[in-house]
Amino acid sequence: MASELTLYNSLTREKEVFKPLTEGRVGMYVCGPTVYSDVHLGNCRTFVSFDVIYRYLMHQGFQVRYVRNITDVGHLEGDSDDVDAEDKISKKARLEALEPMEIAQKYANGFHDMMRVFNTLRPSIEPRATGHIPEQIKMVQDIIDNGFAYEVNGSVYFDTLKFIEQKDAYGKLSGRKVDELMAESRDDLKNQSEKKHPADFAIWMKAAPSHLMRWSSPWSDGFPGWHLECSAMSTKYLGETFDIHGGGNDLKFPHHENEIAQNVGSCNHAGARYWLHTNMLLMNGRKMSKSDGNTITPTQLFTGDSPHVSKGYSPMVVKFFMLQSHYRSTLDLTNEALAAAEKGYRRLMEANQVLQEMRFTGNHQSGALDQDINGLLDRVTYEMNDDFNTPKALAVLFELVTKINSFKGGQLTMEGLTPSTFQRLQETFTVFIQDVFALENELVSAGGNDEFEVLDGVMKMVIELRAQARANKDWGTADKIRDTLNELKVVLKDGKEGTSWGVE
RNA sequence: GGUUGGGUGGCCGAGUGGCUAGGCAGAGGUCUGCAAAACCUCGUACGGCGGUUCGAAUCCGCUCCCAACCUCCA
Repeated sequence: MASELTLYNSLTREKEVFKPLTEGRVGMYVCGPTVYSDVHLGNCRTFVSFDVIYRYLMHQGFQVRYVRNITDVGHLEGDSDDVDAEDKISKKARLEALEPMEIAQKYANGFHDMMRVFNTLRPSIEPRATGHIPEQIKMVQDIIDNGFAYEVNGSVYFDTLKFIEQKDAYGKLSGRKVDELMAESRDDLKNQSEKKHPADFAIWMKAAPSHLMRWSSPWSDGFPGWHLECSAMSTKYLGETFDIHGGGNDLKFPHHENEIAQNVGSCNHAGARYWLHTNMLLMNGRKMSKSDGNTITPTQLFTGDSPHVSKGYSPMVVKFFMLQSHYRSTLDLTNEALAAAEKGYRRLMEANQVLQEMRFTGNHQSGALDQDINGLLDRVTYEMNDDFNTPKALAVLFELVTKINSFKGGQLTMEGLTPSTFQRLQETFTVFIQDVFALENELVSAGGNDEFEVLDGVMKMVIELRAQARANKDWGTADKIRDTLNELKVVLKDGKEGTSWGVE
């Protein structure tokens, strides 16, 4: 069941075989957060999705340069091209009485902490918009030189109408109808706007006197427009043409559409060849919205401090929950679904523990079982190659979980299984759970290793005492041990080869 | 209103012309001193109405509903 890596390209709306520009290497750019407030849970889903994509690409042997930016300037509140609009970071700085850079650092730190909690890898390069002002100024100049931008009172606007007329590259990604964009009357513009056409957008903005973040440029003391940083930084680190560009679905328009326009407008290359977009995270069937209370922060979700959940769900449970749906589908967060994910996560992790401690007991003959298991193992990769289908890959792992538990429980023997297939089973679980999905085992790691060693030793003694009581048919003592532990949320599991324990 | 993507069993969620998705919950059974865990078996499903087809949840048309974007947002 060999298969090629195929991915859904938003640009063509089709699944395409992935062929990198340079054999064996992948350049991937993902739009990172604007660091003006705590990271949104939906944001976490996007970055968890791309982390798995990054990890899977590396697992497939690609050398990946993963660039994920931090936007710390240019992103405006309200009408993005209104000269009076306030920068998100600046506004927050004013509200919290901090320097803009303090705001950016504070929320970037929070973002990084959360990414660590979700056990995601750091990108290869994490460039900041404020660290790339010269690059952005140069790109503005290039766009002006190519005739696709104009200056008004120190601000520079992208000439979308002219771009549409001369280049057949606008509206493709988002499905916007260019005719309709062009038909929009200039009368629609408010009188105070400097733009020639409603579809034009700022690439450099002159800063109002009160504006805190400002840099000198050929046009004015000002700051770069939102969209521009991604075009400039992706070009700098990945080149004028690169492989993959990712981001949330809501960024398709205008952000990504304008990014493409800037890339083509400055150097006549469209940038990314494959566009990947993650879908939205809903809660109780509706979009998360602060205004009507339908929202939850990652921290609230972990602690259970929210009316939307009956208890806290650990980061790995939340991550597993996310991976049980495809990144291109909306995902509905409900208390019930999380509770189900928690059980599923535990079942998977416990089976993996069992598997890694299991010893081969087969007869070294290759039979139907060998074929069966190898077929399932092939399928894990096959499903991941199909546009990173994590829910299907997990479904296959669960089919293998049943086999693993059956080996342990004695319902199935390893007859007909070869040692190499058994070893492959162990390796595949390790690779996908640890390296690709990066699900940490929270069942045993809580409290640190030293504490765990002590606790495990104590538990082994308690289990031994109970075993003796049971051997003596002293059911009262045996049950008292079990029930008391249960009250402490410690669960004993009697198996064929002894008793194991876990924390509920 | 325009653009994009959806509506699948009690819940979440894959799939996409004939072949069990999977997880959780539920029912019955095996195991067990009793339980739990594990294993086996089972049920109700593809929003509605038409059409194409030997056959449609899957394709086409119409219709209803939901979400996102078009305005800050992953």
